[in-house]
Amino acid sequence: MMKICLFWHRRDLRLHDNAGLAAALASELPVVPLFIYDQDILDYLPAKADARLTYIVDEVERLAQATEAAGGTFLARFGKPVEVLEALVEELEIAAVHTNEDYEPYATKRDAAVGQMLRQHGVDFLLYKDQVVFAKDEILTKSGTVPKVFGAYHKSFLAKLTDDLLLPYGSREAFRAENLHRLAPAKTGSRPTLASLGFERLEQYVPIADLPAEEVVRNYHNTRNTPALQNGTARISVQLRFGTLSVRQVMRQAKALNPKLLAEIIWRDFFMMLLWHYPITATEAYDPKMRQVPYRNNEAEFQAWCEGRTGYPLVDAGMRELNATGYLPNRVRMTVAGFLVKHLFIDWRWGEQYFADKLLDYELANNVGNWQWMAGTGAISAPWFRVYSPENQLAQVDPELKYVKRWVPEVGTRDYPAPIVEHKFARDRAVEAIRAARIAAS
DNA sequence: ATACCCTTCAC
DNA sequence: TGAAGGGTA
Repeated sequence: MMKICLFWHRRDLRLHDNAGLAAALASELPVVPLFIYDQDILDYLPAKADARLTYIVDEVERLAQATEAAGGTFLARFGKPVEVLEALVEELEIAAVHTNEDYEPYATKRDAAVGQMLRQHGVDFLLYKDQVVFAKDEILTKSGTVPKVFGAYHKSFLAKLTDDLLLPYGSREAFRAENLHRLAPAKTGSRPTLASLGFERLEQYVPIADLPAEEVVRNYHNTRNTPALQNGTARISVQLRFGTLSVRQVMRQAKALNPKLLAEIIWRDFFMMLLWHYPITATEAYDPKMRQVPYRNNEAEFQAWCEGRTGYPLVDAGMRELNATGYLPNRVRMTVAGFLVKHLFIDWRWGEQYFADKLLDYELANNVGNWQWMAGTGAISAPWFRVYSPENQLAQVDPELKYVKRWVPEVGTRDYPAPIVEHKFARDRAVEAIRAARIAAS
């Protein structure tokens, strides 16, 4: 019986410029691509209608159609990855499983368990760097420590970023029948659907189909501060999250057209690198002095923040856009996050979890990194005593209330609530409490 | 090579 | 405040 290899898609739902897929196609064994709907993740999704799962099912279906059109078979399964893969290894003549590295704490544990199981069956487990341009220890300070200042990281990143590192992996020509394997229909099984997974279809946000238009990229550093501009920002976060665009093609475009956008993509590598080095920061402040901050954690105020009823127009508009669409412009993310952790003085992890439930582009490393930055608890942070004024933010990014009125039409009327807390009072309350907690912890 | 001090700067 | 880099012992 003919030996085959699997290519396991995870956060790389694309055929082009895919390091692991290209390596599998270039190997001597014919490839069967695979996607696993991970029970360990799906069981914890907060709602039965989840825009992310809708998106994944659509993209997996596209991959499956393309694989079949090219003469191969695409497998999709639901279950726990170790169990699904073990069953496949016992059923099929699999010599190797190729996949792209994932640096999250859950993913690294999962992959360690998968690798151990596969090796027990005599199957090779091969991992590739694809999700980032530089991973793990590839960028360190001159003294060999993990960089904790973005400026230093960014500088050495650019110094190491040669054009060849951004060349695409493989070619579409490699994705053809000779390199693929067609399984007997009895062994293929049926692909899970949203309904069979127990979910409902939800289409609220359609990401761009490909790279953003050149004009959008060229103007990024201006438009990023104007949330009223729909589609003004690059909106590539969803594509990068699920890997429907490769980080290399995005960086190639940004490097050619806009260094400001390139820097933002480099932040993504930076936060992924930090989380890989410090997995504890997914759930704990990086700074030990910030681990005993006496957050107020008022449930009713948290609920008001979630629903966009704080009486601060930019905060409320942002939360309502997030709830309605699963998207939030970066500038407004900063405003709503700062308001939660400083003005309401609620644990950043509550906000992190809410974003995890709502954001279509949710990505653990970046979400945790940015929340810890705002809370002043991270390896890299805004100073813990800095409190952004939501009113000043509004005056800067939406002075004509165009964005605010789109999401909070009752703003300025008597239906709109008074501010839930006064800015200066809230600022001093948070700063003094954090100051005391830091002294107590040192 | 390594440890420690001093200066600069943090996006 | 604390990280990074450069200089010096």
